[in-house]
Amino acid sequence: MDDLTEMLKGVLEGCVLQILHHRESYGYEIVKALNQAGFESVADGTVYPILIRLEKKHLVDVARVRSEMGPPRKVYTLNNAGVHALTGFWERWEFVASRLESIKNDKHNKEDRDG
Amino acid sequence: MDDLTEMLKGVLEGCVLQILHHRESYGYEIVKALNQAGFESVADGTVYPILIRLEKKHLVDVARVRSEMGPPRKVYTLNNAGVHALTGFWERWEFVASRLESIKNDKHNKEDRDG
DNA sequence: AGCGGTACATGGCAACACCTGGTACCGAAA
DNA sequence: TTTCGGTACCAGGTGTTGCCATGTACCGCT
Repeated sequence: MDDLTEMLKGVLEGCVLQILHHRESYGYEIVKALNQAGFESVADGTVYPILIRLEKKHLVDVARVRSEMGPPRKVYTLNNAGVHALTGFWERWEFVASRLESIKNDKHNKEDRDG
Repeated sequence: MDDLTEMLKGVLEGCVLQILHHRESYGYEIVKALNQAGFESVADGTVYPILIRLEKKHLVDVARVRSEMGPPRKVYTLNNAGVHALTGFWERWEFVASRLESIKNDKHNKEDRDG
């Protein structure tokens, strides 16, 4: 698949929100979840800034958790504001997606302006 | 509707491509077409740079056409490369949209990793 | 001459995904 | 002990993009 960079703008953050709504998680695992979900090109250098952003916006709660398999993890949990933001994200997504679909189907009458 | 800015990144250009595939057009008219298609917040300052970009990428042909209703128009026509780009755009869109839908439905089994 | 609608262009801004490189913890192998 | 690889996180800089404000210019009407 070609470069999805621009089309992922504003979308990846929503994906992370949704993943965290599914269950609490941490950066490294989220990257793999995204890759597994079909976004194979998404690297860790993309996800960590998103998590920092979510934290700054107070959409997630954070906890340091010791791990058996390496350094401690930063486990993120979606809070109420996060759930609210997730709802808004899906509303925006459906808004854009529906307009895109109607533009794609392109049945919008050109007679409107001509006659 | 909230701010769609980020979600429109990489999408508006495709919309313009599709509008031009529908029929040749010019900036001022394209802005109104987008507004009419539901993207009411899109201003002319957004569309003209897109058209310049399309021209630089050689996806459109341009012709100056005198108008009865004001200054001359720059009428853009989608060429073969443009049609090709449009196809690629819709492929990327459907790719992203399908992944988004499956993330949204969220039925992806969490048992996969646990055991 | 002045006004408003049509039509295009530019310059600066903010947000985002991406890339590179770096830090650090840990267990196993050398 | 040192080295290696896997886990886990972070920071800095880059390029693309949409947005806003502003400016220019053509034209018909008053």
